[in-house]
Amino acid sequence: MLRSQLFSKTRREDPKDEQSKNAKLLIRAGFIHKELAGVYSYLPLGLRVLKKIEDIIREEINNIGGVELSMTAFQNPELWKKTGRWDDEVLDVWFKTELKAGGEIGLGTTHEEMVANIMRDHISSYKDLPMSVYQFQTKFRNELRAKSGIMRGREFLMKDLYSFHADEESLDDFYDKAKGAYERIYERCGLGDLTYITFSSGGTFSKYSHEYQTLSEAGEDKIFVNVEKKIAINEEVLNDETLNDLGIKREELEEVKAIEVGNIFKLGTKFSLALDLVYTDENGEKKPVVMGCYGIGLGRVMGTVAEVLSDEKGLVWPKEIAPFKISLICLAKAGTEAYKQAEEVYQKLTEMGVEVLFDERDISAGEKMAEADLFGFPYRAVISEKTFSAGQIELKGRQNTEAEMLSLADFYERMKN
RNA sequence: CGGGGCAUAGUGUAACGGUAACAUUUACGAUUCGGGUUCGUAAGACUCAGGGUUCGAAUCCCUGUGCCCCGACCA
Repeated sequence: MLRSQLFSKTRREDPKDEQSKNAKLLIRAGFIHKELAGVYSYLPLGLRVLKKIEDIIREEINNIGGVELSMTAFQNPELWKKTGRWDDEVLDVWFKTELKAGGEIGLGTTHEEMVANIMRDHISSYKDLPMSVYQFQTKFRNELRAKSGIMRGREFLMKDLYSFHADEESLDDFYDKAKGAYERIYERCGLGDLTYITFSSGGTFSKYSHEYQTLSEAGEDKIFVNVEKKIAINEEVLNDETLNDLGIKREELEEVKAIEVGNIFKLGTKFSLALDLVYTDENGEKKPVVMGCYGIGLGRVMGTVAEVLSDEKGLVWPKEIAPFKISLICLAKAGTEAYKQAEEVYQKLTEMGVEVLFDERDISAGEKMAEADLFGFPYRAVISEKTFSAGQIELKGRQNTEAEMLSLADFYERMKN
C-alpha cells in the first residue's frame, strides 16, 4: 500500500484521555479511534492486526476440529431465563433494550445459551458427538468501568468456541487439544514467552478452569507463577489444596500481575440440562450433552501485544500479526533514478506477496523514520541517493539498532521468508 | 456502584475574576534533503452543557454530561 493512500495520521503527543500504554500508542499511531469509554473503532492498520490474529486463531481452531459459524448478537430473553442469567443480579453486564413491537431483547455477552439451543436441532444421537463450533463475534458488555484501552471494552471481538460431548472423557480429550491450540495461538501472536496457563476456579462441574495469563504490569489479575514449570495459579484458588494438586510449594511461586488473554472452561451439563440439550446413547437412553467453552478476546490480545512488546519509540509487532511486514522509505526526490528504483522495489515486493507500506511522500527523512518506528512493522528498508549510488538497499529490523546494507538480490531473498 | 481527578483551536498545554496565549497541526512561500529541518505569512476557539454570583467569569458556586484513575465487579 502507498502511504499516501493510507488516510490515517500519526500524532506526536499522547491523547489526553488515555492512560494505558496500549491505547496511547495505538491512537498515536492511528490504529484505532476512540468513540466512547471502552468503545473503539479500528482503523486500517489496527484492523489488519485484528484480522491477522483472527486468521491465526481460525487456523489453529480448525486444526483441532472446530467448525465456524456465526450467531446473532441479539439474544432471546426466554433462553436466558431458563438458565437464570437474564437477571441483572446474576449477569450484571447486560445491554438490554425494548423492542418497538413490545418485549425485550439483549445484546450478547457470551453465547452458551444460544449455541446450546441451536444444537438442540442438530444433536440427537451419540453419533453426532463429539463436535465443536466457534465464531468470531462482537460481544457487548455493559461494564461498570471500562478501562485499560482496548483491553476491557464494552464492545469487543471475541472468538468463542463451544464443544459438545457424550461424556466427560471425550470433553477431557478435546480440552487438552484446546490447550495445545491456545499455546500455539499465543506463541504465534508473539506472547508465548510471557503467557502462562493459569489454574482458576472451575465452577460446579470441574475443579479448575484455565486462563491464559500474559505477564504485564498493566494486567488486572494477580497470579502466582512458577517460571520453571511454566504454570501459574490465580489468586482466587491459591490454597493448600491447589498447591497439593499441582505439586507445587508456595515458596516456588512468585506473585505478579497479568492480563487474561483467554480462558477455557468445562461447562459440563449445566447448560444442556437447563436448555434440554440431550442425545440418545448406544442403549437408547437420553443423556445430557457435556459441554466445554473456550474464549479469546482478539482486541485484548492486540492490546496486550502493544503493552508488552512496544518500546520507547513505538509499537513492535511480531511477524505474524504485523499490519505490514515492512516499511519501505524513499528519501530521494520524485523523478530521480533512486526514486524510480524505490518504485520498482515496491512493485517487486508486492508481486512477491510481501506486505509493504511504501512511504513515497515528500516529507522529511526524520518524519518518515519516526513514523516507521511508531508503526512498528518488523522491517524498515530505506532507499536514498546514498544507497542507490552504492548499488544497495538498507534494511533494519525494528528491534535492531544497526541497519545493514544489502544488494537488491540479497534483500529480496531476505524478504522471501 | 463508592471514592478521587480532569474538561480551553484537529492534537497537547498556558492564561491573578479584567483583550483567550504557546507548541504542534493545516494552507501558502522559501530553506533543507538520512531522525518529526529551519524561517516567514495565514487559518484554526460561543473555553463540555445548563443555570447562578459579579460592572466583568475559561477562572468562583450549583446541576448535568463526558473522560481518566483507585476500589468493587468481571458470567
